[in-house]
Amino acid sequence: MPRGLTKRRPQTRARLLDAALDTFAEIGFQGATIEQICDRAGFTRGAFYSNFATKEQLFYALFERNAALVVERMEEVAAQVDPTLSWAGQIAELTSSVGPDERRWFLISTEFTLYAIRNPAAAGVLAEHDARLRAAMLPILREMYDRAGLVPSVELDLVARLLIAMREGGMTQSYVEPAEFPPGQLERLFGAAVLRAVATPQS
Amino acid sequence: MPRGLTKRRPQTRARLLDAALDTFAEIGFQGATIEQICDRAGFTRGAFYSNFATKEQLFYALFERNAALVVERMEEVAAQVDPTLSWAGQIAELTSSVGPDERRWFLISTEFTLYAIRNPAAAGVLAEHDARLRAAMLPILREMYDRAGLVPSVELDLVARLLIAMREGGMTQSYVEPAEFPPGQLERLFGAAVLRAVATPQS
DNA sequence: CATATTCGATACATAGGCGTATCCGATACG
DNA sequence: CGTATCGGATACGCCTATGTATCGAATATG
Repeated sequence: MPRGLTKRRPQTRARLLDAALDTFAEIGFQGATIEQICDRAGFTRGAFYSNFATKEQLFYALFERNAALVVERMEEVAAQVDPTLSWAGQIAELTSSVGPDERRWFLISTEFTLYAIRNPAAAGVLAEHDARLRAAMLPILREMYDRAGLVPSVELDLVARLLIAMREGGMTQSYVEPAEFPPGQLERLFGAAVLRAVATPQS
Repeated sequence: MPRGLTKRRPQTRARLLDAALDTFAEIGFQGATIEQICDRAGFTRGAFYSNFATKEQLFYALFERNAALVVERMEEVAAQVDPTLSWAGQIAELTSSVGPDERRWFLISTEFTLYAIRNPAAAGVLAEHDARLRAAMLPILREMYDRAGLVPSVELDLVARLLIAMREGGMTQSYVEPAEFPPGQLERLFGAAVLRAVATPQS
């Protein structure tokens, strides 16, 4: 008479989330079918309805799982970046921290952003994860400015916002014109210069 | 025995495109139904199938019509910007040029971008329109640098890319957190600084 | 004004996705 | 090892979107 969950349940959930990552990236959230996701995961729709009520819930769960991973990785990388590197080098380390799932994650997080703009509830979730990501960047940013003898001319959180905006905008262009700009190039190109643009010498 | 088109045909097309703008912005491209669009336009699906073969074609047509409008407006504004304004002021003028449809257009162009990343054919269309938009910005950027006695340290086209990247990234954050950042604020905040970041004094 | 053609409305057939109810194998637990 | 719950598979009915074929009204042309 156990009331808890079984050990295989989290496994199925994980497989469904993995399959959703692939499927949403390939076909899009709205376009993807619950059955397509289950097929890819090697289940029938029975498994889905036993774990999620709607495709939206799966979307939320997928976003939250992977967004949390991104924040974790950012925290690790921020703690490990070699502070004697050039600014461009440090920025490169930071922006490479999102990992090898890059393209799929870019597609899905962008689609979740659109979803969030249309759904206030999702917007709250997204805003919180973004805030966590910026918070994870703060220590390294502070150290970079300190070591360079510079003082940011706006709040560090706003600097983080700028970096993220630039990174997302740059990745968009990279993925639309992959021949022109391999992913990551634009961000490295501008990251360091932009940081310097919002700083003045220490008095 | 005329083989041409009727005068009401472009009108229906326009009404369908207008309805598609609203519907796609509200529900999303993949989520929207052909019938929803026709309803909003005051037609039945018969009108749709008489004008377009697929929803994708309608999407292309909508994107191309409005993207062309954006380029036109950018050309006008770039020619009218008061060159004696501060950089921040001039940037504000430029970035405000996309007009009052802003939010709907942001949603739709972002969704078209996702579509383009998954469909090379659409990527070509998008890349061309982006190139036109950047070209429309070049004269005003050149003049801004000249008047300030600065020389951009990278190609002007790349400066335009940076501005666009920052603008899109900033707008994303604005629309996700509209209470925090009214649309346009982030771009104005950083635009001028960013331009300065990729420039050195004239020798 | 007459007629030919275009264009949008209507009607129909089809397919595919969805949600639920039920069943049976797997798993926890005494 | 036996039993009770869990978890995924199966099967069913429903509904909605789609595309086409046809019809009739609007419109161009002589």
